[in-house]
Amino acid sequence: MKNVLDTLKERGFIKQTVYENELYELFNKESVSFYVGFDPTADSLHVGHFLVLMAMAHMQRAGHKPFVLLGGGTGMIGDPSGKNDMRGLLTKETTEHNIACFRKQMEKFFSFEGKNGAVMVNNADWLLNLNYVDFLREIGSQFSVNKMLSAECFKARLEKGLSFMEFNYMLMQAYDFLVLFKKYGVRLQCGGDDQWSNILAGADLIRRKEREPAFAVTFSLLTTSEGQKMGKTQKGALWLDREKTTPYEFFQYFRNVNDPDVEPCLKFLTFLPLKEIAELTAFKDERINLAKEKLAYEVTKLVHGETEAEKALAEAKGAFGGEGEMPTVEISKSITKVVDILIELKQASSKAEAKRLIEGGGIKIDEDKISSIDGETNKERFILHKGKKIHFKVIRK
RNA sequence: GGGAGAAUUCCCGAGUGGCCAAAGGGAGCAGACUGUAAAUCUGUUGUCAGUGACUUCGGUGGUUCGAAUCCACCUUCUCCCA
Repeated sequence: MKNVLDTLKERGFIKQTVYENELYELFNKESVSFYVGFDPTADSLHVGHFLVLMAMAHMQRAGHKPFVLLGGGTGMIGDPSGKNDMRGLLTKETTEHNIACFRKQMEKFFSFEGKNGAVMVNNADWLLNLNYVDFLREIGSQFSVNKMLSAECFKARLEKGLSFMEFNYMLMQAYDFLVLFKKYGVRLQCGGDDQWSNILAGADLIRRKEREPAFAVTFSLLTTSEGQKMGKTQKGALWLDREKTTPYEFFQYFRNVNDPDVEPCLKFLTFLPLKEIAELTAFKDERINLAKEKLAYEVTKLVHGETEAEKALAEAKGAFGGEGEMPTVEISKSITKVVDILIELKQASSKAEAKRLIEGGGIKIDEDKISSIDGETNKERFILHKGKKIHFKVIRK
């Protein structure tokens, strides 16, 4: 079987590794238990996690065993890396709720069954009842503050201020790795590249305390060609939860990625063979749209299932190609003013905004542009266009 | 423990008694151009109402005809000295 490290590299996942040759051998030799940590700070995963989940799925397919570590304990502290300010702290209840939501979404990417089925663990189980003095003696003694302060992840915060609590985050994450190593023989921690210092700290801790090999791998972050984090929309993050981001919105996001981002996205976020991806992205002009469509379809299928993907595709074709499906909404017959219809459809959050849209020439009913803010309609069914991308079939009854 | 400063509309950031719903930038939305792309250009971005009204500038009170702007207290944050 192909070494999974090669697979990941071909697709561009790998950002940094330690003892790469040794790790490569290990992958050849046995089923490796590895883990990735997730902070349950929201009740849904978002595209930022997507890439990591895909990497985990590749690894599981290659016969390795994923451990999903949920930061029920660390989430109560907050990771300072990459943050400008201290995070709001979570209560125990929300944390538990979030964890349950995560699991449901993760099941779409990899299996929790079988001999290398994924295992879910929560670091609250061992962190919450730690004895302070014991912890300091056993773990704290292994860390040099001088060294920690020189880490990139703290540098930024040293200028803005860093609480002692957050400073300890690294120790806790390192300790997680040690616990998983002892309990389950986990030898590898993976994560986003922003986690590099924390992951390294854990691998070092195991090597120092247990004198056993431990490995660290980080994945590239999903960024646009302009270096921005992908998945940001006007509503915030692009979520994997259909309640927070509808399958159609999800589909459209990927349908509209910038040209240069199509190829990396296909490699990262779909299981399509590289050969097919190369064929799809061979063209740089408008033919790239085919690749975008494929990308959006595959990605939506993965996250929301085939039915939803088909539906989103049909709706998109309907909205842009003339024929096909588009979202249908029913509204009350008593609503006649265009302004009110926009609010009813949640396409404007206030009357003022609705009026602005109309004044800007962004609203059409069937093919008639609405030019007056007092515009009304009595049609029983019509198609409402907002801009070029948002279309509704509206039925008044 | 002592001292200095900061908190502004989605974000950054001007504004230091009336001309402030509040400059500028970013981001969003819409228009033109396109390939459902990017870049570019234009408009727009508190709410309700047709030239007006109402709510907003960390919180609570106060001074004043009038406060984002002045005063007091509180909260949070930053910086300097110990």
